[in-house]
Amino acid sequence: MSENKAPKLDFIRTIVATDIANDKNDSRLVTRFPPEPNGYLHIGHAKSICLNFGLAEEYEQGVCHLRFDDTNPAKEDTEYAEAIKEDVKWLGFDWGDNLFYASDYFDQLYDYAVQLIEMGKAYVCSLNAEEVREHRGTLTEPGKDSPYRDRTVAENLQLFTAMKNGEHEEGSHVLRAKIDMASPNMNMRDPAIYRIRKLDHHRTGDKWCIYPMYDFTHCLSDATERITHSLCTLEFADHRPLYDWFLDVLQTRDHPQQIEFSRLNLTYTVMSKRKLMQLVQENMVNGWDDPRMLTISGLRKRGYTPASIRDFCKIIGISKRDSSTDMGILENCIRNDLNPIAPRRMGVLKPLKIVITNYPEDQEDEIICKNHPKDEGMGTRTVTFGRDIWIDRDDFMEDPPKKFFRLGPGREVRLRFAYLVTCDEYIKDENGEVVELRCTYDPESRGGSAPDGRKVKGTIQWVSVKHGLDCEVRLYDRLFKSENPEEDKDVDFKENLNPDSLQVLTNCKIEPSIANTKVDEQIQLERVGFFCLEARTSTPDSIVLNRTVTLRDNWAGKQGTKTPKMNKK
RNA sequence: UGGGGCGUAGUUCAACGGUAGAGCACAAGGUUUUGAUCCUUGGCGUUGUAGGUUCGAAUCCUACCGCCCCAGCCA
Repeated sequence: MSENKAPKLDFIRTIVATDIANDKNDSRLVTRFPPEPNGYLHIGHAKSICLNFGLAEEYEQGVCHLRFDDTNPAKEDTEYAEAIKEDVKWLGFDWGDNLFYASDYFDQLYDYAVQLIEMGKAYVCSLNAEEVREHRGTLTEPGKDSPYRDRTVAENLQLFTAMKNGEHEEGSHVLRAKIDMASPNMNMRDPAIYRIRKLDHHRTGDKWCIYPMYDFTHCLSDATERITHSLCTLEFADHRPLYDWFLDVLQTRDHPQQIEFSRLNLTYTVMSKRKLMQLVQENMVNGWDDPRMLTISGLRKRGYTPASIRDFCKIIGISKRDSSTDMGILENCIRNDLNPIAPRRMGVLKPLKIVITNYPEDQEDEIICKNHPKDEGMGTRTVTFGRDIWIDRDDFMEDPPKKFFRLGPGREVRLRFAYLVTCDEYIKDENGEVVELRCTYDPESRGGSAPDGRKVKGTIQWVSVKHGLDCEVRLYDRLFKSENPEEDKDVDFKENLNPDSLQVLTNCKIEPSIANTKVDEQIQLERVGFFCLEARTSTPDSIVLNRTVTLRDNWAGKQGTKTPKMNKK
């Protein structure tokens, strides 16, 4: 933890610190996280959550609201809102009493709209959607005024009321702000502020058939909640003049400051809700919480901890540059978090049987194993050793290179915490595949060190054939095979899906103590990676493990021969 | 070709007029009964380009170049 290091403030924190020092907003600090409940939260939202809630935590007077931006009944649902609350909580943040919905403000927003009309700053436009588009002009040409732009206040009021009362069809009218059709900023060309939608809203039911637009709703919700700093992503920078316009014209008591920062991009994945939704709906993944998804719920299922995600958000920082963060950084964060706290266990993913020929048939050994190599406080456990042992297939090579520190014909290796064994022969089946090793052990090497002091470089994990448990292990890899799946506009991003992103191993062997692992508890399988229980599928009788992340493997990189890992570059 | 935003090591970010730094990545050592962890050490940049102001510029000015965003009755 770098808590004590000189805190380098990002540009937003610098602004906030300055504002507080200058007693702006009476030194209040109120931020908000404003998700639309139309999908699940992902790691990009985590960045925003950590910024908004994190900032509030950094100041004694700081407060962060959770506000649902639920102004579009066609897309939103309570299911999403509930999932979002759970995710924010899980990340470790607390909105206290400050849970709001933009829909809570519908009455007030309606009044504001009426005020705008009365001021002559808004009008009901009866152009259809296509006509509106034609009147809007282009990036380089100014728009044309709507023929309805000069309706009288009385007429506008009457029409708007009729809209509210459901007397008009969807699409027949829209309430627009009267600003400037020639503005170089498209957002200022008389933007729509209310549209007719004869749809039930997940919270207000059938009370409304007109719904306010984002630009109108957001700034006024912020002002109503007395938000001081309204943080959003870069694409809203062009909306800021409009944000300010509404608040200025309506002379709200408070005028929050909108500040934009760049959104998070990660290599080997996609971040847009629309695309994530597509993966879910087309069954390319198993739901929003598929461990390969970079959703909060997916990461949770994968075994990521809230602390690791918060650490990640801290490390990547805040700026206004378009950037793409290496997936390896995220992985590094979870390794760092888990390494000191995850108890070590032994497991074999691809079992290969070895028979220790000079070990008595019915003999057993109770081997004491440390739960953590550096933390004595984590205690020990006992694992039973016997004549028949599983080791990992990858830990044997028929014709190993010199620097292969594991098993090969005539080579000696240490079975972790147990004995030194030497491979005398290997047995192949009719397909030429190695199916069993015959080894001899050094009875004097109990615990793993030789009495004569000879050095044995390699140590491998093992599981007793008699005592080990069967287990299913799910290995996850990056969801996409290309660093930027969206790079080529002519290629559907789904073409870049990694076909091997999920590998299910059903014949794994694990030491019995793993049966006691609890949901939400991470373990490290030594030399393999960090794992957690597959909460939905795993039972004490039929264990299923999810691999959170591999251990770092410098050797694989040097060899260039092993299967690529997510962190390989 | 209108408007807005952004260009600093491989990457993510600092430095806000005074010899360009950090994390991650990378490389080389050491420790190690996990090829993990941990500890040392190392290099990495014509600060997008070209001018200008200044004793001094990543920082200020000018021009140019490149990338991103905006023409939903989405957020």
